[in-house]
Amino acid sequence: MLRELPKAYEPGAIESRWAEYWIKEKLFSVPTPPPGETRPVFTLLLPPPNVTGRLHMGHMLNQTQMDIIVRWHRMRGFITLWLPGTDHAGIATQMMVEKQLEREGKKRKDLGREKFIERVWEWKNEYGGAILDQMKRLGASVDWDREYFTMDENLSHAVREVFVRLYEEGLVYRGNYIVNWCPWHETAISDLEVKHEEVQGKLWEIRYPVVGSNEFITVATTRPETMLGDTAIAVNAKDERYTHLHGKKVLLPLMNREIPIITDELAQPEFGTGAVKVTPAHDPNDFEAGKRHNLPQINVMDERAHMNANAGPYAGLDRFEARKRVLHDLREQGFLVGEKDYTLAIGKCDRCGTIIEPRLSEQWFVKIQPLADRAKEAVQSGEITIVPDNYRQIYLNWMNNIHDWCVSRQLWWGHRIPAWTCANPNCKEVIVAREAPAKCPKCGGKVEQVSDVLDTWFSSGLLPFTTLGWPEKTRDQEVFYPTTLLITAYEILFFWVARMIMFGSHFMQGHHQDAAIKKASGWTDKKNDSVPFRQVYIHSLVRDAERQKMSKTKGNVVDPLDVIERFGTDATRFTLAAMAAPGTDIAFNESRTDGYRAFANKIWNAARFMFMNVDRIGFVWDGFPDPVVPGQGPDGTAEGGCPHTGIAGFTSVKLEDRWILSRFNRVAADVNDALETYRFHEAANRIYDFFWGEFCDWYIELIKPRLNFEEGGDKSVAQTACANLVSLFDAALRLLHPVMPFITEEIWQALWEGKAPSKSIALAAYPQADEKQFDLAAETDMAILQDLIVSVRNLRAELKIEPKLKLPIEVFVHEPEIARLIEQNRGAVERLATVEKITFVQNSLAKLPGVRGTARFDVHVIYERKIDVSAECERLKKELEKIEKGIIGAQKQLGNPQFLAKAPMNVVENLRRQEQELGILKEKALDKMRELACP
RNA sequence: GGGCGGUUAGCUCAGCUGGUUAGAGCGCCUGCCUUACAAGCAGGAGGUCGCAGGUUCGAAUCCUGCACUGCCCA
Repeated sequence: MLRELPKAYEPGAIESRWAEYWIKEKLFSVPTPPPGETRPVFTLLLPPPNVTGRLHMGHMLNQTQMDIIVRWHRMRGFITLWLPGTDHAGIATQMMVEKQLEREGKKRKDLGREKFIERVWEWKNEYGGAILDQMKRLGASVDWDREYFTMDENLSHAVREVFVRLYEEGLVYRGNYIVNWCPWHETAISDLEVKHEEVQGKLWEIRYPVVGSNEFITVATTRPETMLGDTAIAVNAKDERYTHLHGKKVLLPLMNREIPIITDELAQPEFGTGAVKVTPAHDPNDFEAGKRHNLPQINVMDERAHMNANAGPYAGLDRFEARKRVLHDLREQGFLVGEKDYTLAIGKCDRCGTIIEPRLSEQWFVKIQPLADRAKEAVQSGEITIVPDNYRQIYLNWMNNIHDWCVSRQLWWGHRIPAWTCANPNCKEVIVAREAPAKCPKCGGKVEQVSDVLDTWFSSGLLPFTTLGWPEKTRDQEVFYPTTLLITAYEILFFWVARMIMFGSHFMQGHHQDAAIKKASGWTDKKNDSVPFRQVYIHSLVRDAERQKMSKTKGNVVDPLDVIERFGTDATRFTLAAMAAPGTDIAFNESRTDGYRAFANKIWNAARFMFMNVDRIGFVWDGFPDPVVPGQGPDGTAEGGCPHTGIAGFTSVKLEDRWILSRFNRVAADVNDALETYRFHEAANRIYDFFWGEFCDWYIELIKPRLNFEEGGDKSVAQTACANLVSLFDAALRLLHPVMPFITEEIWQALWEGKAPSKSIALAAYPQADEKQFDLAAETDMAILQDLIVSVRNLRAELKIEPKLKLPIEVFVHEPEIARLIEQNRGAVERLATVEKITFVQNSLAKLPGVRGTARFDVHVIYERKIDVSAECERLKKELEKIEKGIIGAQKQLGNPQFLAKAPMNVVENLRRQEQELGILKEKALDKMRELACP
């Protein structure tokens, strides 16, 4: 029995036990629903972590939020599919294995492509997917039977199909362009993979001699080494300083090549000297200018950014060494005429930090505009909603400024581009095909597959439909596509989310979700079923306690597993949920987690109390309706399922019963509302306040005498009280389960003693509010009693009364029904306020010392010891100030005819009542101050 | 350079579409091992909501400017 267990909750063993149980029992596996299925469906794709990944706080936040939403839907009767998998992560994984090889003194080229890829697979099978094991520790309720890997054969097949179709539609092209090149990885990368950084650099001024004159033309550059590849000097046509030089040539220093002076917008008169060098092979703007003027493109570097043969005497040098040498030589020969400090933005490789080299090379591109137009439309029309809303505009802005997407990577690990080139140097035909062609269709020559692989995001962008069997038309797609929701980090809004929308809108055009399921799921107002998801929720960034972004280099990374180890998974999950207000970053603070560990302990001990009473009273937990309600609609009221509202098996006998029932229904309503709009923090805080502040602090305290039947009481009273306690606990556990799955499962299973109506609380029904169980009168009455009890406690503390000493009190009430209320709950007041006897008096007690009061009552603790007059005066003074401030504010508004005319009725009424009550309090305070002769 | 946030108690944060005397956790102070829980219970102190204007009957909340700060994009 639980009560035999330690007083303190120890999460470790309990959590791993249930995590294993859930997986072993396949509780979250979802078979394909057959045609005719009418239940609502909820589908969520796990953003696939890199196969090389290790769990960090961002993942944990993401997964906690997903798991909360998923468990919540499942408990409300949705067919709930959460689809997990991992990403092959081209660059990251390849690097991992290259490092491994390095330790063996080898390079990937030593192995050759085939052997190398074998090694990567070996690595993947041995170490890959560690992050999924870590996920299990978090309790993520995913369908492990459907786990995928982006390089699985079926997914790779889909990737080839997509590429070929795009090519056939003219949306894929190949060409020589300037791309972001990482010399360390020796591959092209996309714009998104480049991070810009401001650095202190220099601006050098170099003068070029004008051919056939003694004149020089001076240009400024931050990258002097590229001058070796200059093919022109540009000046602005409007710039009169250079008009006389139009059509002339300059002699390129060091290389002794003649290059033309051209006029182009590239040169802006106000910048530097107004003349710029043009290096089409090494700068994107120069590249464009070069095309406008038909300039030659001279590439002076190789793929490692070492100078090549085109760099003449500098060939073989690293680019930074070359810069030094070029500058040295220019200076020596008198061409270097200036050097200034200059702040410039440089691009670095997102993964290795190497400075990006704009490089002219042959790459494959996706023509983005047609895809982007539809993707923009999907969001603009509201077919996809993005939460928080401000990301919608960010998304649209990005879509409006989108560039073609370079999808080829010069790597080995990844989906190889399904394109072949004819080896015949006179033919060089390019063939894009689903299967390898036997020979060149044009000349019959031998063909070779293009060695490039695809950007990893190319394949992950397809996942919403490829994981559901595309390009086949499957039942899974009818049921689960579009997926319902995507929860992800802002960082990958463009990398991934935008691409999924583009690909989904394109390739799933004409798709229709099963009509019955769509209706049951509440999406009838959506017209477009080609979108990959109906909603996107962008989660916060988890920072450290000092609001710094966590990073390895700063060494401020908080390891979630470490936090879990110390505080438990439930407490960690609760922390993230409670701090996850939409649109705000989270400064992760351990003290909060420590607080939620205490919360888990509180629940644990409340459970121990419950079990103690169940055993003592001999209460048998039966006769309750089966709480598992499959087939329930999103609002808990769909046809076929019984609406599981309120608390079944709860009998209101006394005020506290009516009160807690009402409060429970309110918290259930609030939590469901909050989760509907992803206000995780609100849901978590509401449950916390209810469980601790209302259920434990008041309800349990109030029913203790009824549970304690031995003192000559009626056992049926105890039985009923115990039934209430148990059924309320059961409902509260279900309410909390999505946030704290482990402790709730542990207690819930114990509560049902092996006779639970389902294998897990995760499959039990989620509490829904029953408005009929709201009881305003009970809440108002209870508030008065709480005020009375707190007032007495307050006075006792003030009077420094020994805690155990029971004292008589006198009460004056303004209305007779309050007296009746107190009379009916006399026992509760006496016990919770340590009162010996309550006497009602006919006259106000306000003037007496040792009195507290509200607008409804005064209470006096009878005790010979005098209160500390100066302290009491001080307190009264503060109280009076506050009251007066309130009164002045209220009167100012009530005296304003505009307010009375324009403010809503209830606001005016509330303010009137408030003014009245404050008036009473003011009189009472003043009376007492006079009586005490306060200064 | 362009865009988007943030600034509320000692600390970390809530405060939704403007409407009672601005809340929580941690920390702090006082008193309690009251038979579920000292990871607890009871009580308490602590904020002119970054600054300056404006809109409104009414502003922490909406608008403008400024200061500081963070992020994204070029």
